[in-house]
Amino acid sequence: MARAGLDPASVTEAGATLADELGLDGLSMGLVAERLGVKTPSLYKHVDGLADLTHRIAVLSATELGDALRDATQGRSDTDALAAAAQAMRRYVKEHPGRYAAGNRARTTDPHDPFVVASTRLLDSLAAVLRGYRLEADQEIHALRTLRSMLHGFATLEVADSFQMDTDVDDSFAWMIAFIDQGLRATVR
Amino acid sequence: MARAGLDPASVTEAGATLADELGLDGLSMGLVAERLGVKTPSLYKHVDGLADLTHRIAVLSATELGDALRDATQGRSDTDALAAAAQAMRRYVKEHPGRYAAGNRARTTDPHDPFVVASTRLLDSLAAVLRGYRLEADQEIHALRTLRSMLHGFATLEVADSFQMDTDVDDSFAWMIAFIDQGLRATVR
DNA sequence: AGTTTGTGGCTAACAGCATTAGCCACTCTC
DNA sequence: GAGAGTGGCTAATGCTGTTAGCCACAAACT
Repeated sequence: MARAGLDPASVTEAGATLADELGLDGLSMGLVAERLGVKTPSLYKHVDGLADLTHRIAVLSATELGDALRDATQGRSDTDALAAAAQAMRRYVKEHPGRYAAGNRARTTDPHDPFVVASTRLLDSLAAVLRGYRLEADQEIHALRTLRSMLHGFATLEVADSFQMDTDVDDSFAWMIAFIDQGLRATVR
Repeated sequence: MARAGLDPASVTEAGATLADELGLDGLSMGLVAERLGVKTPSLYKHVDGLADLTHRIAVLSATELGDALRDATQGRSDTDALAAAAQAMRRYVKEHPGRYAAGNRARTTDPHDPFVVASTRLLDSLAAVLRGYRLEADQEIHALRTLRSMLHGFATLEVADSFQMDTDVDDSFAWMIAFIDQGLRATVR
C-alpha cells in the first residue's frame, strides 16, 4: 500500500474541517479516515482515539483564535481594538464552529497541557484590549470575564441559530460592542 | 412482568436527571433504562429514540427555566428584577447543566414545536425585565440579545470550568450584572 | 365473571462506531 | 543490499441505538 503521508497534524486538520462541516457531534473516526483516503484503524498510528483527536482540535482552535485576536488588535487601541477583537472572535466561531466547540468541551487538569497554554495566550489578547481602558487592577478580571462571556455567548447563540426574530444580527452585535465600550469608559477608575 | 408505570414524562425526567449528573454526552438509552429498572427497548414505547428524548429534555429545560425566571422577577423591577433574573438563570444552569445543554442543542424548523413555545416564553421573561429600563423600541431587541448573550455566556463558561484564576466567580457575576444595569440606565432614550 | 383488546414490558437480532491485535510491505538507514 | 522500524491493512471485539416480534397483564365490555 502506498503511504498516505499522514501525521498527527494532518489528521487533526482533517478532523477539524470535518467538525466544522458537520458539527462536533458529527465527527467520527470513520469519516476522518475516509476523507484522508485511509481505513479507520490507520488513524490510531497518529492519534490516540477520538477523545485525543477532539482534544487536539481544541488546541488547534485555541491557537488559531489566539492568533486571530492578536492579528486583529495589532496596531489598534481602545474602541478600535475592542471592535476588531470582537469581530475577529465572532468570525472565527462562525467559520469554525466545530473547532470552537471542541475548545469549549476541553477539560484539563494538567497545567502543562498545550490547551492551557493556548487558551492563556488567547485570554491575554483579550486582556490587552481591556488595558486600553485603564481600569482599576482588581476590576480587570471582572471586566475580562464579562467581555468574554458576552462574546462567547453571542457567538455560540448565533451559530446555534438561537436568535429568533429577523432583526439584523450584525446590528445587534455592533450595538453590544458599543454597549460594552461605553460601559468600560464609564467604569470608575 | 409487573408494569413499571412509565410514560414519556417520567422517561424524560429520568433522562434529564442523568444528563445533569453525567453531562449531556454521557446520556444513553441504556443508563436511562437502568435507572428506571427496565430494559433498554422498553423505552421506545414512550420515547422515539435518543434524539427524541434529548429534544424532550430541551423542552423541559426551556419550560423550567422560563418558570424560574418568572418566579424570580415576580414583584421586582429594574435593577432588582435584573439581578434576580440573572441569578435565577445562573443557578438553573449550574444545577441543571445537562438539561440546559439539551436546550442549546435543540434545532427546530417547525414553529409549532413546543420547544419554540417554551423558549419564546423564556425570552419574554427576559424582555419584561428590560422593559423597566424604558429603552427605545428599536433598541430593545439589541439589549435583549446582549443580556442573553452575557448570561448564557457566563453560565456556560462557568459550568464548563473555563474560568481560570481563583478570583471569586460570584464577584465577577455581580460585577457583570452591575455593569449591564448601569449600561442600560445610561442608554439614551 | 369471562372475554377481549390494547398496551407495555421482554428477548433476540442487527447495524454502526470505536478500538485493539496482529500482519505485512514499504522506506529509510547503514 | 540487508535490516529495522513505521504505517498502512484485515479481522475481530464490545458497546450503543434501534427494530421485530412475542407475551402477559390490565382495563373495558358483554
